[in-house]
Amino acid sequence: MSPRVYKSDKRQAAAEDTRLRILTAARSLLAAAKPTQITLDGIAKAADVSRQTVYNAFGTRAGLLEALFDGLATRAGVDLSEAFAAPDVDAALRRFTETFSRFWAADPVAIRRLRGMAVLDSELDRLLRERDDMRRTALGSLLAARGVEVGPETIDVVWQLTGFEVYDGLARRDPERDPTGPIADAVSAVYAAARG
Amino acid sequence: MSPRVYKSDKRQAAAEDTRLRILTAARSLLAAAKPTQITLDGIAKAADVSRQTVYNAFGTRAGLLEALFDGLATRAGVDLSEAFAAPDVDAALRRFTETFSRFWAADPVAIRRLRGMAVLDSELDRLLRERDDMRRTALGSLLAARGVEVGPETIDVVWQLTGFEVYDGLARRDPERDPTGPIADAVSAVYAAARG
DNA sequence: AATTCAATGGACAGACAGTAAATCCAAAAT
DNA sequence: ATTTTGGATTTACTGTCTGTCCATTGAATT
Repeated sequence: MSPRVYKSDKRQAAAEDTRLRILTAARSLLAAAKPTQITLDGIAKAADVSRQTVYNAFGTRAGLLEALFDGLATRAGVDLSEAFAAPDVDAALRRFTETFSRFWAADPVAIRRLRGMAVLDSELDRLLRERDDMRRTALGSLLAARGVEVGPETIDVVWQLTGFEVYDGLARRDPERDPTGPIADAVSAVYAAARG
Repeated sequence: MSPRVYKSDKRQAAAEDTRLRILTAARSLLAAAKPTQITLDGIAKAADVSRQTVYNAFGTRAGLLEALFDGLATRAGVDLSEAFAAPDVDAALRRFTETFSRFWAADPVAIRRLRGMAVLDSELDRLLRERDDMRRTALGSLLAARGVEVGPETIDVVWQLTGFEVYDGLARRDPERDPTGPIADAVSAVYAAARG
């Protein structure tokens, strides 16, 4: 009765494929007009998969949302090397702002809804705050690497200025205008004032 | 068979009372630790009232949330007269920032959850954006009354800086520190830079 | 040919929103 | 005093959604 060990390749690939199909279906539903349809049943149908399969793949609704968020983060491929390579602090902050603006702009509706759901889901909330803290840490490093001396409050404000809510708030107010420039200008102004 | 006309006073008062009981119960549940319990049943039990009564008073869950939000807004009694009476623009902006900081600080958890729910409820979303736009309008008037000439992008950024999300983001990061000062400083810096 | 495993379909329990109807009771009108 | 009204309650129902269990299918692997 020694159990055979089955090492897959097609099977694992197929599983990964359905996993991806579910994620993309969930993402498009999340970004769609009707927020009503964001249900496991709806996602499963959109992915042409049984509801049970979603549970097999992600365990729970929260698990799916977390995977979805991770997918958004990695898909956008936030890359701060440009910011770190910038010639001066001002340019670095501008690159930093632009990098995250691109990230937020990639899928604002989905991000907005995910962040909304996080308010009622402490686990998802923890995840999002963790990510936001990473942005704050990166910003701190970016400035520390140049020996910049500004108080933590200043960094915190810049951190918020480059966050999703400010971007989304501005973008929703006037969908024509790209908020990136104004935000970058504000960051610059705040930094300049803090440096004295 | 002429139908009698019933003009109340005790009855209407009693109805208003239960309405208030429901609202305060909902508010405390909304601000409580467990976000799980925010259900019509839970609210009704907390208000010591039957679930039907909640429906009689507010029609629907969304209606209750809207009334709740209106209650928060009027309870806090946002008063911008100080800001409008300030000696100079800088002071005016500082008063403006302080006024809304106080508002956000009054019940941050409840506000956060309401705003989170709005993401999935287009009606509530419309209401919140309306309120946010009022803040933007007030800010515009505050500056226009002094003949200040800055671009709308600058006003928009200040508008976002004085919004709930920035305040809450900073307050959650460090519950010890009051974010009002740093925000006011940032507003000042952004304004100064825009004026040139 | 035997085994495994992803996926399916169906059934079920538990929460929750929302609706409907019968009833109770105190306040208001006659 | 009696009738009428309307707020509130109780009970029960529909419908939706999450989460779980399980028997079964069928293709991939041994």
